[in-house]
Amino acid sequence: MNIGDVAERSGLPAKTIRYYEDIGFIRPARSANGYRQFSDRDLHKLAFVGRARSLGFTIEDCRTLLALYEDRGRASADVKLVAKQNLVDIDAKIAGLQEMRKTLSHLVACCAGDDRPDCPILDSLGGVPEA
Amino acid sequence: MNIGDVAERSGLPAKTIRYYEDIGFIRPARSANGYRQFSDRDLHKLAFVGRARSLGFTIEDCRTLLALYEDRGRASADVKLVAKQNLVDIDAKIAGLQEMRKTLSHLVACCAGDDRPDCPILDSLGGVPEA
DNA sequence: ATAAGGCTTCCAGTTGGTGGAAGGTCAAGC
DNA sequence: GCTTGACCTTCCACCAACTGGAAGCCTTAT
Repeated sequence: MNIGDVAERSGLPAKTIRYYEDIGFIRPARSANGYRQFSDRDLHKLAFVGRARSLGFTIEDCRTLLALYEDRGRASADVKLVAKQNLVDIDAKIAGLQEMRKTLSHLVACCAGDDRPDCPILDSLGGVPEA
Repeated sequence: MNIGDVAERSGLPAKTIRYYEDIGFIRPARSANGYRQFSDRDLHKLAFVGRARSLGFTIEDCRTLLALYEDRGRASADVKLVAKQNLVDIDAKIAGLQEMRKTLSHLVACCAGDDRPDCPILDSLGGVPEA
């Protein structure tokens, strides 16, 4: 498979696939003309990383998960630990965003949104500078 | 005020304040020794940006908001628009994270988390590679 | 033969800063 | 008067995780 095929099948841009090779996730063979030749295994691994990334795992998480994925004798507990930590991180991000949302929606609701210069949003952000 | 005072009072690291000068948010005067001299107005603006950033506004949003903040004749509608767009973005981020959370917590719940190599998390991410 | 498209490498830029080196300045203590 | 330490300066490099673009092969179709 050439990079274009793999890109289409994995859903990852070709640029990203080259990047994933750069950082060592895959090591595709090369054909005589210098083109990368991807195996099914490469495709699998790329799709794996794509899904893991979309679930919020970092690249370093993916590296860990890939190693566990490749190690047929790994303990599921190791994987679960990585996943659980990710869950904690996600919860923290959601909580932070909800906090932001609350403050901001309050400000938006208070703002008349007309032609007048009075704006509770800016007042709240800056305090009134010298009246 | 020197940068250290402003850093303490605004809650922003000195490095970040220099960066905000770089990108044109402030233009502090310099004293004879080359040290930045910050006015109260600079402090205000920096605190403003700090609060806006913590509410999820991007640097470019902050630039817009600062311009509106400095324009005594601006319409509150302009500000409200920026804020509302930000709210939409925040909602999208929350929804995405909740989707992730759902998938991931399901996987974590399914995983035995013991010494055995069977792991629904990895299976789901990769599909079983050659049985 | 040529044009379109796919592939290659490499370099630079993105966002929003952060870390560190090398060096000037200032105030206090001995 | 000198040293020590804290504070300030600039500049350059780096973080994640790509993305864009230039310059130049390779392949395929007309």
